[in-house]
Amino acid sequence: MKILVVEDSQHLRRSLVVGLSNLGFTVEATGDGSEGLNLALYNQFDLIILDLMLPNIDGMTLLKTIRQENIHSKVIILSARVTVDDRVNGLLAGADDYLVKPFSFDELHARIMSIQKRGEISHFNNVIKQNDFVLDTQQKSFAYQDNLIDLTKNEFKIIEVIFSAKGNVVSTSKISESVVGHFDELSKNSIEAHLSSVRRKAKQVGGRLPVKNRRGFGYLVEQS
Amino acid sequence: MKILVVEDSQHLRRSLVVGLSNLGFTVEATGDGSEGLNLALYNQFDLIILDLMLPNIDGMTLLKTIRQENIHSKVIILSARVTVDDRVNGLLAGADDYLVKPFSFDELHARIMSIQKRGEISHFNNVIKQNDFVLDTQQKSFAYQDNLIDLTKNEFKIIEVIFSAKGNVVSTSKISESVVGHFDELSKNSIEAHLSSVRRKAKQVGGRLPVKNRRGFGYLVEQS
DNA sequence: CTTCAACCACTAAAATTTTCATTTTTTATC
DNA sequence: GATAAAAAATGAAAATTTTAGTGGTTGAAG
Repeated sequence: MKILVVEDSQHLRRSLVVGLSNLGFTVEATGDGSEGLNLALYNQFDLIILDLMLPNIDGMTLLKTIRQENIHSKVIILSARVTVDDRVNGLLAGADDYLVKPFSFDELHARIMSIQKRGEISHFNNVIKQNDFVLDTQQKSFAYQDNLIDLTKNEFKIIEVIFSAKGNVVSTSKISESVVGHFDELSKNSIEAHLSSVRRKAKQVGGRLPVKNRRGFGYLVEQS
Repeated sequence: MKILVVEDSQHLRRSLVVGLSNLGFTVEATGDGSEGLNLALYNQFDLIILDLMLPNIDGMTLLKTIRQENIHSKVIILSARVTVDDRVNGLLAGADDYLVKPFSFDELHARIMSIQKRGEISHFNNVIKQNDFVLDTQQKSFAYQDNLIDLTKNEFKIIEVIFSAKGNVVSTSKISESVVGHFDELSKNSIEAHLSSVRRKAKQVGGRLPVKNRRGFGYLVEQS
């Protein structure tokens, strides 16, 4: 599940990113309203955690705008304001829930789970299927036709980034960044070795890993 | 050398962080003026790369404020503005150099090197000394009385974060974050094993690693 | 002052990642 | 098509990281 955090305070934002990441969610974050709006418009987030007080564009405007643009990401509003009116306005503007600051992380977690259960419109994508392979980014499991394939951490991350691209080419530098961040680098050869290892593991359970190479560009899943 | 990047545009900011990190600098970044001001005031940056157009507090105000507060970090201004007046104002307000957007990364690199050479007031701290141990964060080397000690990547990062704290306690979670980021975790046991390994290596060249444990809190360098 | 439990240090072994060398595949060109 | 050059895949060794287990220290409670 992809979550966008739009929160002014650096400290809270950071805490949310760390906490939510640890719960297995994919998280992006920004402290700026207009940056948040852009991210929300051009990516498909399952959930947006939205502060109302933001630089450049305030949260309520952001929310109204994305709803106008037919973005159906779930939205949880965070705010220091407490009036009933605000809550009503927020819900009218298309929010799914409302949390008054300060709040505990567990409280937020509970709300997320509750929204996740309700789950009507939005399709929460923590499971990626390609041919007969199933990657569960929440459970960190990988399987071929009900045969579990045991992947190491880096192997998993590489498959995750390639599978997530759903048919688009992912460059080795992009893969490297996803696996070790931008301070480190994973060599091309190392990525190849990992892929080679995953292919071998897939073959052991009778499958053929649907990851192809685009010479000079990177890797992609081959749709069948 | 510690660099702070205060730049509104997410894209440019990211490029700068990646580029400068790759050159071996320690980089922090923010897109917000007031956040930048706080960071500049409460950390000792060797260099601040400063955009003038910022949300909340504009770059010029930030610069004037930190100079009033006797912060002597070097400052390179980035700006889309081009008038001579602006340059003069910037330099008067205490900037060390001025770069007009768009600029190439190499150009910025050259200015940084030039400032680094001039280096009068600010003491560029890419070398951390503790007792007879010398850690060079630029060259990624570690030595005891001229004996080079060969550290692996994680060993180096652990020593770096502990040495950088200059006597303050660093928690294992902080160490973990510095080494593998907040998406991953380095277990306490693993950190201990690495430290143990570094201690052994230090002993091999006749030194005693000045890293002590504060039971329940973390590690610190023991000043002697 | 003693005891106990929690915490830490260390070692060795296991697991993972990375590198190196070699083979295979792909693509461009004749 | 044949051939050569470049890129990718592979297998195996080397290096690094992580885990598990053991023994030692510390500090709090009785």
